[in-house]
Amino acid sequence: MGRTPCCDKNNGLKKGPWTTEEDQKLIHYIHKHGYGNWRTLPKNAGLQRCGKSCRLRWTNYLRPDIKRGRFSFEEEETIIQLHSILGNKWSAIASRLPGRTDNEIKNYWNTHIRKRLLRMGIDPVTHSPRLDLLDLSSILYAYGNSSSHINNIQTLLGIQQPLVNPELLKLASSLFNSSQQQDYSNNQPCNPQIQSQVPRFVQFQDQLVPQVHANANACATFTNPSLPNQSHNMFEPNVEAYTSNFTDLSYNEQHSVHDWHENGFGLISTIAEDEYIPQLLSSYNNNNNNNYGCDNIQNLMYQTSDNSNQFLSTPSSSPTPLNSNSTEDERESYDSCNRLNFQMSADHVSDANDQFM
DNA sequence: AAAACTACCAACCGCGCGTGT
DNA sequence: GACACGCGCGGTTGGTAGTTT
Repeated sequence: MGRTPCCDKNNGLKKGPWTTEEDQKLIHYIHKHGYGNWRTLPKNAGLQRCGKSCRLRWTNYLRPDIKRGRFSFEEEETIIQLHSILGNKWSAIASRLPGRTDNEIKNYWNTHIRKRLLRMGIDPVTHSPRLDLLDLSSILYAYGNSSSHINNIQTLLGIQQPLVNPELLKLASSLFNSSQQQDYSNNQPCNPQIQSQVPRFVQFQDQLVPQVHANANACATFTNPSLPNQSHNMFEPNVEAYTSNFTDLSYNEQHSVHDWHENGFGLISTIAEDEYIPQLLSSYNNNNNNNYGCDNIQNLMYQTSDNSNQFLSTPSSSPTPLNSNSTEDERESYDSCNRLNFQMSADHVSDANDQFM
């Protein structure tokens, strides 16, 4: 295919940032003649630019209907939702966000949302939890589920001191063991492709909490308000296990579950920044609609001797290190987390509960 | 105050698709 | 069917402003 290049690099065409004079020329020409043939436009407009550059400048910057300024909550939410459906189809996403360009959305995604999702432990490509960060279930499975094996786990993790709350591990272990005995063959997930990806719910201290299980198959629907007839599975099929909230029993001795919810579990990590840990701060959005937030993929907590809550972590497989020292993003992560709610199918939630009880 | 670092975003680049000849 | 062309898309780069050390 011998296509002639749009911009001959040796014909003296200008590159780089546009001057106001060039902008005025382009605007004036388009106002007068409209934009039809980008290839001939620069010559007719008296611009030493290639047509491609002119088109880009117009569509991404000079167009009169461009909306400038910070993305609103609603826009950000829409972007995340649409991205989970469309992937990196920036133009398709942009077409649903009036006044925003694909380039702008792409930049915003890469500089804000993507980092935030990573920090929350969500894979920004698949929109699924990054279980490579915390594969507790496999650890438990490998080491059995009796409390005697908890020490082995600690040994495995190189923990000299009893940092892991034994009660917590017992709970996790028992939950996992319990779920192992379930036969899920009769369940019909809303989408067979997303089996084994979503936490089932268990009744714990009068609260619905996601059950720790590697083969949970409750259905999560992701409701997009801008697309009223669409629901989307938040999770993609490449997730094998899913570790959910745990209740730190010793913590609950001092704090009611209600407090736990209200205070977002107090998940403030004291872990070093160079250890990538998703920091999902909010509590369950556990109301009667069975909503639950992105915090379902919270980290397993353990307690240090000074009673500060910390996390068990496993090395990240992510190629992107998260040396987060951003103040704004971290502050926003909490809000985003809460905004990332999606709904659990009530049927599957109740089904999951029935199985556990 | 200056250097180093980080975040942001406009612009560039290469490729693929659709269409016309 | 082969080719040329125009256009749009997604990934990447590089300049700059802001922040931290």
